[in-house]
Amino acid sequence: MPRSATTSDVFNAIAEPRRREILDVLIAGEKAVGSIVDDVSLSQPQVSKHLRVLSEVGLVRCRAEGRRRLYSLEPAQLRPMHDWLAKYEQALAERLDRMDDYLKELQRQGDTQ
Amino acid sequence: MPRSATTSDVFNAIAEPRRREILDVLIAGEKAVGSIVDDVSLSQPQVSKHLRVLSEVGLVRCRAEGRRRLYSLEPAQLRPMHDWLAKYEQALAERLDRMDDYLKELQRQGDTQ
DNA sequence: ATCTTATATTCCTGTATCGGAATATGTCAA
DNA sequence: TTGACATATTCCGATACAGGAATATAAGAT
Repeated sequence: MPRSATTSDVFNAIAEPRRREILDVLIAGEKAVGSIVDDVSLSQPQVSKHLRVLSEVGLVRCRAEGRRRLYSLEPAQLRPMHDWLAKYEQALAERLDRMDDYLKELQRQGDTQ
Repeated sequence: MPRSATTSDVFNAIAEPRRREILDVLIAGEKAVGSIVDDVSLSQPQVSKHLRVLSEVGLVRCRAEGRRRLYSLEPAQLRPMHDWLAKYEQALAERLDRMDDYLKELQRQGDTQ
């Protein structure tokens, strides 16, 4: 069995650095494909292909204006990543809390002796 | 040129669902390989291989105890993801703010007419 | 020493992918 | 209609990977 498809979920879609770069460029707002090509150092076909992947996982939206296609972010789709990450931040925080408790306990014992 | 190596960065390492599953299991705390194998439905060699990848990107740490190897989370390494995500949450928030301003402007115009 | 337990590594194969080049599609202009 | 411009798609080749099976390493236990 090979690697998960790049379009299988948001995690796989953004694993590719070039696609993260494209998303970064779109933070500024809606952009045409040609404009994206100017910003990142990739050929136009490559940019179109990456945009296709991003589109399939819902991370970007596309709107036609004449012969140009304007792409924009759909940051709500990053929610699964955010939620997944949140679990670890909580775990990390709890671990730090326990460490803090432990240090306080050590200190308390030190005070009473 | 093929896909980025799974060990090239945290993004690629956690693209694999099985590796996320393993990390999820480790939230509860340090665990031996055999314990992880019991929790996820993967063979022991597969778990060891995935742990190797996670270890190479620094997401887990390993400690030997007798013939067992105890793995634990290193959630600080998720920071790059967190920082990358934060940009989009900010972008999303600003977009919502602009939307809010726009709606208020519409409402104001409605009031004065 | 031998056997069992715990984990890691190697070999194998099918498959999805990235980038390049070429080409197709579609839209505006004259 | 013909041509220029903007974007998408297809074909290609090389590469890395996930899982299975088998094996290697290493540490108790008897």
